Amino acid sequence: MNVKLSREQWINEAFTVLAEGGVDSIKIEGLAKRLRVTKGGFYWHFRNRDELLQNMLEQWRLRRIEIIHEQTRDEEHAADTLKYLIRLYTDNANPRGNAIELAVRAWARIDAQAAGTVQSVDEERLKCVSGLFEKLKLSAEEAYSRAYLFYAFVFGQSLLNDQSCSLDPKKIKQHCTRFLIED
Amino acid sequence: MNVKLSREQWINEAFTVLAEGGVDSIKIEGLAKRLRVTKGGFYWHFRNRDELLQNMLEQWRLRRIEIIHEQTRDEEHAADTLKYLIRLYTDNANPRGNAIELAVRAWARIDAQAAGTVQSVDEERLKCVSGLFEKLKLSAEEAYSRAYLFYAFVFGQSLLNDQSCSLDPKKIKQHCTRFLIED
DNA sequence: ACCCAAATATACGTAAACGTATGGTCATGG
DNA sequence: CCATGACCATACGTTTACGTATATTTGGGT
Repeated sequence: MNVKLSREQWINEAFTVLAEGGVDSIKIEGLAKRLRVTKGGFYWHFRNRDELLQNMLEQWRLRRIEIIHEQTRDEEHAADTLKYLIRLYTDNANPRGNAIELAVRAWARIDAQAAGTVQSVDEERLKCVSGLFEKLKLSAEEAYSRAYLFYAFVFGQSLLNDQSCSLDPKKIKQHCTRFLIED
Repeated sequence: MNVKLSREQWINEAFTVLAEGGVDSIKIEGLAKRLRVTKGGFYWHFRNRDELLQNMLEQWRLRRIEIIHEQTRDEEHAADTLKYLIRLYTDNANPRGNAIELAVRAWARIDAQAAGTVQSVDEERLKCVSGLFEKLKLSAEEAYSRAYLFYAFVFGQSLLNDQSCSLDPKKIKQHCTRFLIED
């Protein structure tokens, strides 16, 4: 069996648990049970729980930065790129990813290392997205503000439990998108 | 000594711990230590940990709804009221309140009861704020969308760790505010 | 001064979770 | 074909936290 792959399996399962119950719900014996093994193997791959968590953060950071670069590469059609990007989040087509995003951010509020990770990812994302807004003829400051608003909306909306309103949530989000990215 | 007051003390301390470390960090013996007593007293006031948590949610719900009504009462100067409201959050003048807000929302993602509480608070808030936007000559749907965007921004911005950008964060938020509430 | 209820202290049992130590299994390549 | 390294099982010790039982203190009313 492949070492690296199995190590990834532990990390991957940990992300799933993170998405479901937050960082505090990541228990070694719990992971082992889900993976149908005992915790014996865990301590072969990782020195301790903290090393797992650090690995998760590092992996998340690298992957997020890699992905935002892909997603904002097309600067020729900046408005469309932005709309596409906003839909990726508001569509809720990737609930696991959304849940992880929020869980990592909750984690960042109680842990300095996680905070640093989120920090650097946000930095990169804001840079990329504000680059797109600049393509829409906005000044650097305006573009950055719009990028900030963009991300605040994106994360904020997944924080709002909106199964209540009589209006169609999809329509509401379309309104917001149009408002944020007038083209 | 007053029973009710002491009960409030436990709840109040629990909110502080919630703000600092999330719901999972609320430990009975931990609270007792902070209050300079042993846990003996806790179980006189509460049947168990869960009863404390339920009480916290209920108190939070009532208080939040009470406050949003106060804060949106002045519908004659809707734009100013909205600006004032947005500043209450973005100013970071009340870090404890902000932290509690986020902690409750993180809690809501892993607990149905907390989710219900957040739900009903959001409902009320969106209703109040969209009422204000309607005063700015927006249709019901537009007003609701703007209220939705308003709150997504408010909560989203406190999720963004923005100690990185070369631009002044205060200025960025002013930009956002102006953009959200053109008057 | 004394009593009662409110509130706390102390001691205990139990469960969950971390981490360690050590031995077992199993595939593979020499 | 068996030896080695990768991975897992088992058993153990320790800590932390929950909740219960029971004794104890303390303040306010009479």
